[in-house]
Amino acid sequence: MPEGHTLKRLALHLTEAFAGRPVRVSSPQGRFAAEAATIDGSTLERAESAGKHLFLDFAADHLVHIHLGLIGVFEISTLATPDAAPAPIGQVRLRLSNTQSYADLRGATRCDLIGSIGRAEVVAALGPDPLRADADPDLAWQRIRRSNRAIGDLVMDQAVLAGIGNVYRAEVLFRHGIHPLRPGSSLRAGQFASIWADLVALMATGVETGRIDTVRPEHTPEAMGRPPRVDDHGGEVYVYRRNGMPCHVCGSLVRTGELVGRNTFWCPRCQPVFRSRGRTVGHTHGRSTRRPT
DNA sequence: CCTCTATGGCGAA
DNA sequence: TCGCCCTAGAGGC
Repeated sequence: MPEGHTLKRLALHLTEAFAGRPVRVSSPQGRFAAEAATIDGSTLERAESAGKHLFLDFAADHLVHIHLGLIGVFEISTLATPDAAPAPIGQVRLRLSNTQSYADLRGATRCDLIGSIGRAEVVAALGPDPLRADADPDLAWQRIRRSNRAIGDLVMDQAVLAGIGNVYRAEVLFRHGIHPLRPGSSLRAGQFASIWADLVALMATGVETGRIDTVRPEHTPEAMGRPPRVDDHGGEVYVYRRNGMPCHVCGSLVRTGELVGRNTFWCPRCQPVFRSRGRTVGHTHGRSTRRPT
């Protein structure tokens, strides 16, 4: 579930459940045991996110740096009976607990104990994050406009823009009619400004709802009289994992293809092929027939 | 039951 | 480019 909105939502909920009081910290699985012992019983000052990174800010400059990766889960539970946290199930790398709540971390790519300098290094390597009020979108634009890499690649490069993952990438490019293989240098400033504003709004909604919904009001299941999406993602989207299915806007079959190691999705009519010096980019790219299982 | 895929990204080769 | 992290849901048998 982890794009930037998931991490920000997690930071808010962890702050709510644990901040301002001493926290029991343990590593039932053992891989974080020594670090957990160092901070066990100290006060959590806050939890915060930057892009897809999560920081648990404990007293005395101890910070837990977490990255969920693709399969990581950090689940917060409220106890029905105070002080009755259940035995951990599965590989729990990190458990936070107090009298009322506990939170279990599983499957994370990264879980390290660092200091505020370490956090500054992580944050410095990230591009502007649409979920942070202090973000400067021009830093991203200056890189995009000078790059010949595909916009579908740039938009998901965390050093260019922080927090965007494979769903928001496919969806935001669809919403702006931009083919994912267009070079960054082919975009106009106004197009990027619109994309940025859209990401700010879409991701803020994602923080509130905990899901990724990108369809405009006229394309919801209710408005179109179509069945709602039924898969593990839940959100209503235009193209993500909809290859071979008709576009909600024009009816063309949504296509998929690999872009720097990840599947991406687009509508061949709503996101027209970019033409440059008589060459056609992306024309032969993509499969409308193969569907994910 | 098994196998596959996935909203990431790191480090080894 | 690949393995890993080792979760979770879907689909096949």
